[in-house]
Amino acid sequence: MDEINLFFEIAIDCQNLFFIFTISPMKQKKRTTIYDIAKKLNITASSVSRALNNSGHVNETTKKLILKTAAELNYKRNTLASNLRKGQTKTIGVVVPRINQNFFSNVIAGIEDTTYQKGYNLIICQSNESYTKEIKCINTLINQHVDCIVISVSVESYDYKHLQNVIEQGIQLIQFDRVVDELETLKVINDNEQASFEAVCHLIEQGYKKIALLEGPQNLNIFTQRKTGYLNALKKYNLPVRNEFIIENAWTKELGAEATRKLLSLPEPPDAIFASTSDFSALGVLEVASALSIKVPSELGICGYSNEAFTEITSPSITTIDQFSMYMGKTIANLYFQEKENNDTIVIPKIISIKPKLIVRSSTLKSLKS
Amino acid sequence: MDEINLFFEIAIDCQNLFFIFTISPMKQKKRTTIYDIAKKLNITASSVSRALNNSGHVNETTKKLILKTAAELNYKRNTLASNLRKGQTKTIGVVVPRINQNFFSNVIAGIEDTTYQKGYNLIICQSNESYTKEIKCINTLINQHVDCIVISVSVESYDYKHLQNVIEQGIQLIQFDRVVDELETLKVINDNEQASFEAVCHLIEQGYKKIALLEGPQNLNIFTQRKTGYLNALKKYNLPVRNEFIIENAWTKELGAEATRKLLSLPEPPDAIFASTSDFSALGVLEVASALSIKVPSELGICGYSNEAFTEITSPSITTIDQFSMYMGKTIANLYFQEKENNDTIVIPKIISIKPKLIVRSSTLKSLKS
DNA sequence: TTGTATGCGTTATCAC
DNA sequence: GTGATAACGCATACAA
Repeated sequence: MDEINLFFEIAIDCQNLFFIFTISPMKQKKRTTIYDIAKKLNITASSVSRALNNSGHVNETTKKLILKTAAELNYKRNTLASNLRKGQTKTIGVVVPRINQNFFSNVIAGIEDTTYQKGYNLIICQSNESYTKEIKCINTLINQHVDCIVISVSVESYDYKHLQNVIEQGIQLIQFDRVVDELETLKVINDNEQASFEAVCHLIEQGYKKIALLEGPQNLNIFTQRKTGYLNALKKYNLPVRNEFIIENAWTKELGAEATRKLLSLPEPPDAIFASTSDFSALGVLEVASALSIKVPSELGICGYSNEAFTEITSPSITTIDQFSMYMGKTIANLYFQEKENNDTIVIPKIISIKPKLIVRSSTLKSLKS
Repeated sequence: MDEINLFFEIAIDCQNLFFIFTISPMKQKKRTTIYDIAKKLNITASSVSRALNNSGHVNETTKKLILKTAAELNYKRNTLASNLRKGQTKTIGVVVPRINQNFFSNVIAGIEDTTYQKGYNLIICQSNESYTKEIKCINTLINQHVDCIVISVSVESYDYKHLQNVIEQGIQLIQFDRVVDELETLKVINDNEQASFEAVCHLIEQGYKKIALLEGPQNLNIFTQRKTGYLNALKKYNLPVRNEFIIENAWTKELGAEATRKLLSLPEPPDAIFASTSDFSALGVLEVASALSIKVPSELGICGYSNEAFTEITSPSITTIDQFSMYMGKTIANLYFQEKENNDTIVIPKIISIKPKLIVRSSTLKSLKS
């Protein structure tokens, strides 16, 4: 009965790695199927299937017997076959630029949390901000016959035939955060424009008058929206728009730092910088300011975007915008199930816009210092 | 041909949420199969299959014709059926305590990166540190017939029948980071003991003499290993082990802070704290020290674990240990493929231990200050 | 209540 | 080179 598991170890220490080699026998098993159970009990597979699924009628005693022997034989349902038969996979595909970015991993965690409760699985893909990889991800998900695809498009994506394709294949498509406006799909987004507007108003109300904007790639609508919010706020307070204060493509820490150096060396430098792209670029701003001994917030106000954990612990702490990422994930999942259940009724929510929240911290509290 | 897509929007603004309701028609599509292609070309499905898979012989011209019409009909292979037939899913299941913890999301990103290149998919589950959920995750992955399960066990898990089950079902099991030693599986781990040892030696060499340890749940071997490393270092330098300096279960920021308050109120408080559990608890230490105006590193040395991004930007920056999490993920994936290819040969690597790296930063550089 | 028959879409093994 | 056929494991409509 018991397999003898001989093994023998060789240790090799080589720089950073430490291997232990082991000789071990390979094993291959045949899984038990409903037929195996049926054969053992001298009944047919259909009865076993019914018993295991609680569907149709089946004698209570035989049912108990079936469940018992199923446990004994360590039966595990082959979801593949089941799904093929039923034409649904109870699987949701998720495509994000990067799994290990806080915002996205939080959204995924949120999705997983609610979908799990409904017995759904998640297939995760990362586009790595690449258009071609995004297409491949979408295609594998279609091939996998997922019931729904959730996506936040990559920065590179300029064409959306692959997303159109998803819809054509009858797969529910839900976009979030970075959405393609033209595409008629379910969407869960942040009200970027409003959040951005409020952030800049806050800066102005704190007494900052020359506010610079670090903007992200404008082909992503979230960044154009944030820019609009910025412009609207300036307009509201009758402040001039200075083109030299608007820096394109400053959406990493390094680019944020670079932009800051450029801004601060202007004849008339800004007195506040709104890093509308991310907290990382805000961090770049802060580091440059520190290096140049420019006092934050008294000489320079800084506002980021996303409420990354670290914004709370920098000195000074960074004012930023919380996107409720985890909640966003749950919302996406709920939207899917809601849509699924209501697909015979008529009224369904199509776009859910979550209003982000401005988190005011030290880096913009100029008024307290004066 | 074109469907008419009537829709009508109602907007409701309610506190944080902004809904737009839309009336839209539901759509259901029948996907094209190889039979559809075959029928259209007056050939059989088997030829189509051969053409699409480049397997067996098929006339070059008909092959081209097949590929062309497949594209025209927007054919997508049904991976479910294919997998069922072939008995392999090219899918890897990953179970981690939390997706949105930096270490884990990095490992996953690493896994995804390499598996993707081989055409594999990832099904992600989070155990939320719960034993029962972990079991459920494992079961769904088994049901899904994944080819491999990668897991870092939850803190709650006290029994490992479910993992044993994975092996019995003939599924490759790879443990990483938090591994169950008793289980004979592939493992990718960090050399926690060594890293911890080096960290504490570094503290001692910097002149700290009374070093406290914040330890994690000792049922997880990673934490016992880190404790052992700590003890070994003390031993090496003939420093006494003081029980009041060893605080159990201080593995969050809050618990780290609490432990620190306790430690610093001792009649003879420590002059350094090694937060062996995580950088978060180290952050708790730092915050309490700041609040109490205790100078870091001159009066108190602090060392964390994991090299979270924020450790670089606290003031002072925090000395910590890098676990090469992304690399770890790639290693896991490579290990799987290696094992898969070599399953007929005999010698295979069984445990890969990655040596973490001590990252020395300001929070422990006492010697520079004196 | 149970058994029979069929199909989900694909691939592999035969013949031809 | 191509076609017929069976099988992967399960679920269900229908008959008994």
